[in-house]
Amino acid sequence: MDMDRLMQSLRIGINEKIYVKDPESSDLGKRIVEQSILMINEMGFESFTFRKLGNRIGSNESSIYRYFENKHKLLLYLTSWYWGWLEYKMVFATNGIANKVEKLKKAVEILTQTVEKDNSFSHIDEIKLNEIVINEYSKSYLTKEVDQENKEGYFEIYKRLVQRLSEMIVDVDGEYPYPSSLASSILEGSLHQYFLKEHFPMLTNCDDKVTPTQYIADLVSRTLNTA
Amino acid sequence: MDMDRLMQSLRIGINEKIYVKDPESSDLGKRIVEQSILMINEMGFESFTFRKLGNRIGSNESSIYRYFENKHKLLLYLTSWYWGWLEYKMVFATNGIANKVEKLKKAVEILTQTVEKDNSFSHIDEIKLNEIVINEYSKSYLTKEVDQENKEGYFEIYKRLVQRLSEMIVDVDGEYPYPSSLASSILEGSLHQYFLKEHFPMLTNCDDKVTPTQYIADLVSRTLNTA
DNA sequence: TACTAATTGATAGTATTACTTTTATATTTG
DNA sequence: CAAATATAAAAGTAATACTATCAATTAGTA
Repeated sequence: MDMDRLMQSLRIGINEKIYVKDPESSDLGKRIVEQSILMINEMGFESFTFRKLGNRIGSNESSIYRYFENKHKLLLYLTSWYWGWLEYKMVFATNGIANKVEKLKKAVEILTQTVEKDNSFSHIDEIKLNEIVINEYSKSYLTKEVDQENKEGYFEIYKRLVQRLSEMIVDVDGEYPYPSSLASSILEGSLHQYFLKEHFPMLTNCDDKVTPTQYIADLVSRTLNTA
Repeated sequence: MDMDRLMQSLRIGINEKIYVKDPESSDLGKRIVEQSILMINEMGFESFTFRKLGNRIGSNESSIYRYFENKHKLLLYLTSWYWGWLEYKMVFATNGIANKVEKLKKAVEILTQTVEKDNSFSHIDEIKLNEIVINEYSKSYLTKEVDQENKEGYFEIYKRLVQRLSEMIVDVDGEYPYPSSLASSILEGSLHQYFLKEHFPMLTNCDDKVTPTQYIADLVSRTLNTA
């Protein structure tokens, strides 16, 4: 489709303080990003190390440190990229919709649905990156350094996304008193339901047939008065 | 009050596989639990080590290993204790309530409100433990070992709590299609709102005046049909 | 009280992690 | 072609997450 080509020329603007050297600026950088996604997905964030990544991409540990200070920053980079990518998808998908209710519905759908194959960014596997976000995103902000890192703007993209969603909620129901809380719950809650579906099926009603998207969409429609 | 004394004699039954030696069985064990709560709260889970804890309690690293295999297991112990404690509080508080809607309302209140001083268990600071749960609980299950550990029953208490809540939701609105998802969202969502309130105030409507409990209670009442 | 068992403490040791530093070798660019 | 820049290789450091050994206490019991 056409959006694919459009997105190929788009670059996701990530806070420059997150990396030492822009990984998009070289072949090695791209391999670091590409393979780190695969490795974190395979072995989990705690087992993943720059040494292992170096071995895998036939490069040296010290070379990777020239792109990212540490693996925490790399995780911030990957998740920022993911939220930026989702933001684009959401903005494009909802752009032409005049009806506020339909617009919000579409946004919720884009933000909570399973990620499908997307070849726009050749070296990034969005499906696996989505899995990383489900399993590891919380670890990027549940730290003692969160306030400092927030001040430095490391979570800008995510915050902007929540705010956009919050605005759409206000547009639908200006009387609803908790638009920001609902917006953050939609994103976080969706990730959580995907996790539960996989590991704690008894704690969710989502399964092969019922998606987290359906649960969240239903929750939103029950919660807001679409007068 | 009377519940305080009742709870003093109650022991929270934690899966024996979580510890090597029951920390409730000795003075050292209790100091490990007591001081680990304070330390994890102060420095965060990643910076916390058994060596540091040993120094603080004037004991040896190797002695701590006789109680817990590693700090991950200690976190599982602390969070299991917390959920077990909350479960008791919820069961007691809702026990006499005949009206299903009121009962659920009370349960949500207990499960999502800020923890207050509780002297029932002398060596455990429930307020700080609640803060640990807000900041670290996700890390206890967002691991590659989650399925194995779940099989071994390490998350039993939390699962039971979600199920109890889910049953109350069914009692209120038997037609609602996502009782388990809603129950898990109440617990997880509440923790998340507390976190946002502290670190990302723009992403929540909760603040000094509006509590996560109010947001969640409102969400539940809008979602369920209390016919 | 005296013996035994269990608990705790002290010390040291290992493998791994998370880096940093230095120096050499490619590769790119002006 | 020279100069700058990027990458690779190797080694080193401090901390972590344990494990093992053995000595010193303490507790339980005959």
